[in-house]
Amino acid sequence: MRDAAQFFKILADEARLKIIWLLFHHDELCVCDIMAALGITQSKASRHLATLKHAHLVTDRKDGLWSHYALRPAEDALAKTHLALLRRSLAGKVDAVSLLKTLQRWLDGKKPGMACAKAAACAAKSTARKTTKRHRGAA
Amino acid sequence: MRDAAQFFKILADEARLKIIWLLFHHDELCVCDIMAALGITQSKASRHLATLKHAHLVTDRKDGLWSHYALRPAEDALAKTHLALLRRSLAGKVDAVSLLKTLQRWLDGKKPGMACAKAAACAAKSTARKTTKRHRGAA
DNA sequence: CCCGTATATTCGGCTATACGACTATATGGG
DNA sequence: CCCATATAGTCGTATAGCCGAATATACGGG
Repeated sequence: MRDAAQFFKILADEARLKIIWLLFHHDELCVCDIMAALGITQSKASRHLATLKHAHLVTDRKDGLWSHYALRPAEDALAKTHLALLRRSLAGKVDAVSLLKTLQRWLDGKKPGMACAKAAACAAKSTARKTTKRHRGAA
Repeated sequence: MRDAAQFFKILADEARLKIIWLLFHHDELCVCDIMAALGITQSKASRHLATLKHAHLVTDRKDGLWSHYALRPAEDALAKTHLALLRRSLAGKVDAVSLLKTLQRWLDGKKPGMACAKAAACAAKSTARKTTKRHRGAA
């Protein structure tokens, strides 16, 4: 039962729940995607992803400068069933749904060659305006 | 999603998981039952029960000196489904099953009608066989 | 090389939580 | 009353977790 408590401890953080939730719907996400969707610092995103990786809930794949994280199929029965239930539970939450949309907006605005930092600045600008005239507007 | 994280935080403790698990199988348990089954101090048992009560996962009923705790039907959908799944998940765990047995042994030995403290201190020692009634007597 | 970028990790501080020991409260019985 | 009991709450401390800032590492391109 100690491992069960340990497992729930991993879920007992809003940022980690959000990351897991986003990874339910996207095969892979890189750190800057997490940062942008959750609106958190790079340090925070990286640390929580490391926690999830250490708990064997996600895997990471290095591709040049980028690290791509993905959900890892749980080997533990308790983890597997609870994660599946979690996905269903969150699907009914308003903030979970809007979080997915925020991520999608970010992914749409992200151009292949564009640096994440610049894209983040751009996204912040377009969020402030309701007339979303996205990207390519870098000074 | 904040409340979901908060809910998992309640589950993220082995002692609280054990208490919940025992309450799945017994309509009511008093604090000394929890102490005996888990092998923890009174202070610890009481504090964890207070935590569970504050999280609206259990209710308490006062009967003279004794406080009887019981699971409270969850009003939140996430809590309800995850608790149901938790019960099924733990049913397959060896230590969960043996914990139930430990509790049963305690409950059986409690019958003779002695104080909880004495029963815990000298489980094998036979003491005063006064014909006092058990504390569950009608009021 | 040197620089800029993406990510990881470390550092120091802050807060939350868990604990044992102790004390307080309430109750029922001589 | 006074005492024993059952439980709740408090206190001080230890530990664990989270955080932003700073720094380190790794990589790719002039």
